[in-house]
Amino acid sequence: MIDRKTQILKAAADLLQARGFTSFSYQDRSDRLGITKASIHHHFPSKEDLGVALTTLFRERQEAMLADIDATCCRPSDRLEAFWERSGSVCDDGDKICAVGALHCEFNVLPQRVARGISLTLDLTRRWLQRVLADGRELGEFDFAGSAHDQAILITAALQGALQQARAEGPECWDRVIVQLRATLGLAHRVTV
Amino acid sequence: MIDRKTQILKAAADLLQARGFTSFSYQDRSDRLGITKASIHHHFPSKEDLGVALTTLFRERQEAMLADIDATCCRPSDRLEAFWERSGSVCDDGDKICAVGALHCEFNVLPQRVARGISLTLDLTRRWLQRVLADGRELGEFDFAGSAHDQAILITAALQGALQQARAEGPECWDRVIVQLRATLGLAHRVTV
DNA sequence: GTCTATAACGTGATAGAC
DNA sequence: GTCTATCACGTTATAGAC
Repeated sequence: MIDRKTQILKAAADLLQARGFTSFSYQDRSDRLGITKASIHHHFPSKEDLGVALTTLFRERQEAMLADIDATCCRPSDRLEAFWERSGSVCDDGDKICAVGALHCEFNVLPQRVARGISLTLDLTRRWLQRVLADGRELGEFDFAGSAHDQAILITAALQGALQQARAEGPECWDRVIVQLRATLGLAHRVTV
Repeated sequence: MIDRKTQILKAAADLLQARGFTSFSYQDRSDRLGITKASIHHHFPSKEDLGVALTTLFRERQEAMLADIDATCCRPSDRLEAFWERSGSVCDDGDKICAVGALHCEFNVLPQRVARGISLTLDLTRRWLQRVLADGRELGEFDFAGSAHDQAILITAALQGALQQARAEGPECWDRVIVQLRATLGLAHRVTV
């Protein structure tokens, strides 16, 4: 059996992305894992502690994902395709949205330590995107107006919103956003969804 | 004094956009309005009833906003500018996000009748945007790649995400997204934020 | 580490007087 | 239409046995 603490954390991550921080409970996780609420409190004394651990988990996952893309894809355009293929996979089962978006929507009711942990993940993603966009433009793979900095912010915002719309209205919302982003970057000649 | 029911509904709308459907309570509204919880239950027997009324309110507000833009602005580019100026105004006080986004994030925990009411607002907004984009392109005011249909979806997703990021990280997130959207549409020569 | 039992609190909701 | 009072329930959290 893998580490119980990790097990709890992963179940909490799924529930957070499916229902939100406020709406998932110790009961939900104990049901899912077959242990009692008290046991979870042993690993994470308060919900705030759990929330902080979750923001750390999300940041580590994102760092690992981007590092893996850098390792397996060389061309900026391939990296970008890999990026939104992986980003979109969270909504494949139809009930999850991106972790940053889920936490952003409850920003005003989150414990302060949890709220502070979100921006790190968003920031590293934006920085990675900005670099990929700038590299790709320099290589002639991308052709877009405006700055790579602003384009990176636009893409994170669009993907965050698209995952939410896709869960509520169907996966084609996500698909159309990706198609349009490709068009915006001058990649419209590529195979579309 | 204006209609009490309307008063309750408006307070509920503010609280929903600030904290989310799950996290605002009858207590919150009774505190704010200086009446008791029981009185609110008299106007809206269950929270689901209130939620349904809220989705109707948001749809009516959006219809009124778009109709007003159409009435006061003639050129598509002016309409678009008015659109995101008004859309962005919800985050001016720094604690609200767009209503559709707030409800989307809690989609899995909303009563069914509430969840169903969201898509109407999103749909009418997309259709309005698609028309404005198509008109503006035909008139030579816009120059963008891809279809007006997909561009409209991208814009709604981007604005939804941008409002959430702006509340958490500051209004410049919103500003940068607008600047980049202008650039994407070939409006980069306009005055920027 | 996990359990049973329980505390303390907030929630949505209802009954019934005024 | 608004009030007081109360209910049933779910929540986070804790104490203490094993």
